[in-house]
Amino acid sequence: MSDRLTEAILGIIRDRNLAPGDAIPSARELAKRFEITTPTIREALRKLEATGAVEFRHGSGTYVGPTINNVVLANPHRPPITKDSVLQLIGARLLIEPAVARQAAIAQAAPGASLERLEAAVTNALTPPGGPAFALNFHVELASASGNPVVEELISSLLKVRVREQQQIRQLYDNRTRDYEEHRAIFEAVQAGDAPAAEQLTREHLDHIRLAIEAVDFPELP
Amino acid sequence: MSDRLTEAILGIIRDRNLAPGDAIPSARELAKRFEITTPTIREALRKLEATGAVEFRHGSGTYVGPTINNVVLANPHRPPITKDSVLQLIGARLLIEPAVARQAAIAQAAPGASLERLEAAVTNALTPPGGPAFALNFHVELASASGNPVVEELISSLLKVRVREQQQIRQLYDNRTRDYEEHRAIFEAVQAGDAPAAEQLTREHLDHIRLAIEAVDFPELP
DNA sequence: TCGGCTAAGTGATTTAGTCACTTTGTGACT
DNA sequence: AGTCACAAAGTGACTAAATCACTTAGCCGA
Repeated sequence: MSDRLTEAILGIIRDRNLAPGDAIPSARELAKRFEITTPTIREALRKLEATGAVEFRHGSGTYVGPTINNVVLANPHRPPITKDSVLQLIGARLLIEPAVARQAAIAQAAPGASLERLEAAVTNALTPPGGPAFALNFHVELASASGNPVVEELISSLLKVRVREQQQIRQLYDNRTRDYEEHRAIFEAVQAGDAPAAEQLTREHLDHIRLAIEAVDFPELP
Repeated sequence: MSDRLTEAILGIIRDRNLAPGDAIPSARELAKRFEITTPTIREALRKLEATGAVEFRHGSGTYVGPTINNVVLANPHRPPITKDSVLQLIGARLLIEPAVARQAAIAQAAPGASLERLEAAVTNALTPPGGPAFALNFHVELASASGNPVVEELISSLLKVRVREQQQIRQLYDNRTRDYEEHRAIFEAVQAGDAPAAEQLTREHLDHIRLAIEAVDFPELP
């Protein structure tokens, strides 16, 4: 069945050392190579698309996706979020991120460690959307600073779940100024290598967010 | 395109309150309902299959999958694991699981909390494969005992990555007796509500695993 | 040099049909 | 009455040959 095909396509990508953004052979060509028809190859490609391993660009081609090397993924087919599910998400982050911040403070001392991106993410929160490097997210960069790419993926995935609705929720309670100050405090603790402070500040920061969400009357989402 | 279809299919599943294991309409019927052709509907179903939202059973039908409500997923299209990637996984678990154990010890006091499954998972490790309830995994059950389903998904996903190869690795270094004893110690700390002990014991347990993996000469995997 | 246009390549989808597998129910046999 | 073999219906798996829609790049003329 088409499971073999997905493996074969991934094999091509690996054999050729293709990186995210590189083009892969067209559907027609793949069909010819594997001696099957295009609908079948498309099914295999769709499976890969669902996990972010490849991307379609209509009229242009098929390309290697950004998350092809991910260990974990945000489920793209999640049900609509509820107040409970958002609180569960925050609860999970509350469990994980303090330890992440602690680790980031420890790893900061390592040779070659750089907190540039983390600092950029702090100031970034105040710049208007669409600005340069707006994609930088403080919590993801913090996880990145911990030095473990799997941890970064985990945090990144938790933040990707239903981004659109979550952004709407943020607009209801979000306090950009407070966020900025708390992010900066965490950043400084990490920079100073003060692991206990980084851990505690992160815990408090997320707890503030949790309380804000709990207080909000949950709106009906479109 | 087929993105609308996946949403529509998920809509059907939700409208009818279908649970994992329930059958969904056949591909032909869905094609008729949406006034499109079967290859197109199959593409949409393949995308859902890739994320575990649906399952195909040849000749029988299509069914709702087990992970349809998951927030995060283990990437089914992962590249072959290496020693480094296994160590990264353990590193991530070392960051997360101690806090999970701590939370489990705290949550244990909550009304309605039950450690039955966790205890079963402890003894389970010694029973031969294929025994009853062999599916219970201590670390997943520990995460479940923390009371946060998202945390359980995270741990479960981390353990699902390339299960087959990981199991082969375990055979090389695994010390079932030591694992059993350490699991039991963690269980008892959780049961006693001793959060610091649960946290510390979990940290030590995972560190033992990490050291064992580091010591092993990594084999060529099939 | 610049702008618009054409043509080739690609993904998106259709149509019509065949093959393979599972399940179920029927009927004959015990 | 009970059980087994077999046939039929329903379903997924895949093929084959086209057509439409979109993107890109290159060409041509102004």
